[in-house]
Amino acid sequence: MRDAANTPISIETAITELSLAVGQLIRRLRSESNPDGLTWSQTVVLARLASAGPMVTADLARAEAVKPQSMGATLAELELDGLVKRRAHPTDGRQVLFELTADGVEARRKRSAAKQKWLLDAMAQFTVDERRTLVAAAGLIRRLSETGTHRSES
Amino acid sequence: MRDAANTPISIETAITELSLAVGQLIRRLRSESNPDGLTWSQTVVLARLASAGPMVTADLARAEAVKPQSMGATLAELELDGLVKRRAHPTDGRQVLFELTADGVEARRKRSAAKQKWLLDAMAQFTVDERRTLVAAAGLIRRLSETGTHRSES
DNA sequence: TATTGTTATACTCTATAACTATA
DNA sequence: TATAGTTATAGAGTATAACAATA
Repeated sequence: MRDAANTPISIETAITELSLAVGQLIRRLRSESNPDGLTWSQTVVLARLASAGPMVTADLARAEAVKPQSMGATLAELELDGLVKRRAHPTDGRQVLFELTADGVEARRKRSAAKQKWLLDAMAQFTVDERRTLVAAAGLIRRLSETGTHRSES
Repeated sequence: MRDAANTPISIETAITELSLAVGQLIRRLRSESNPDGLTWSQTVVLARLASAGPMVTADLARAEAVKPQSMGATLAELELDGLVKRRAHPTDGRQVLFELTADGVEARRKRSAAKQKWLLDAMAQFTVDERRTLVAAAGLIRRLSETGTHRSES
């Protein structure tokens, strides 16, 4: 076994701690996002469309690491709620671009202001260093999640 | 890119990055835990019983931050599979203690050895510092998840 | 009356499979 | 034939509500 500089971090420990923590956070995020009338996954898609502009289903699915059918279901709900609308792709008749409607933009705004209050408060309790740790960890978690995912292998 | 060490971390950024990363990891964990025949939540309960010994439903539910009914459902599946068994509580007739069966212990052992291979490999790719960051983040995420949760301390 | 657990029911999230339309 | 999207179906995970037994 290799020596850690200060604290030896067992891989098993890291896995266990991280998994449990992540499980609890996701449950909290889901339970807190309900009251808006928006579910968690809808919120995430809305946020992505807001920051990245119009996107097609397949790209949204890849971005969230879900299957296109799953993303299609989420988009269909958002469309029913009038928060996103579809637009034809300029060059490829198969693809469909999704973008926020005015209601979608408004829903985003209201959500940011009020509904994520607990999360903002919770984040505010951390020191700058702690927040930096969390952001760094987010990048690592992403890498972790993608490890062994062979997209190019047919 | 700016000087990462000195750039103030926006709370919004931290929230967004973390939420997305956590969502992806949980999907990966769930999809990878299926092949054993054990689901992710069953695995977590098994792990906890293995490390903490016999526990009652309500305590397990509190530990995982789910409702007792949800935990009851998970325990019922594990019991059907013969991986946990129930035992009467010595002093309180309402409570039921759950503990691992021999099969449950064996399932744990096999799982640790083989099934979480991708996760072990994925963790192994990180440097000691990176693993330390992840473990530190796990603690922070836990705190984050519990913020504003009014538990029994009232 | 409060707590533990059970039963019944429903919703969210995601997946796989089979299909249509377009490239 | 390959890709984008849709429809149908299913299972995991969890919640709320109503209930029974025990404290």
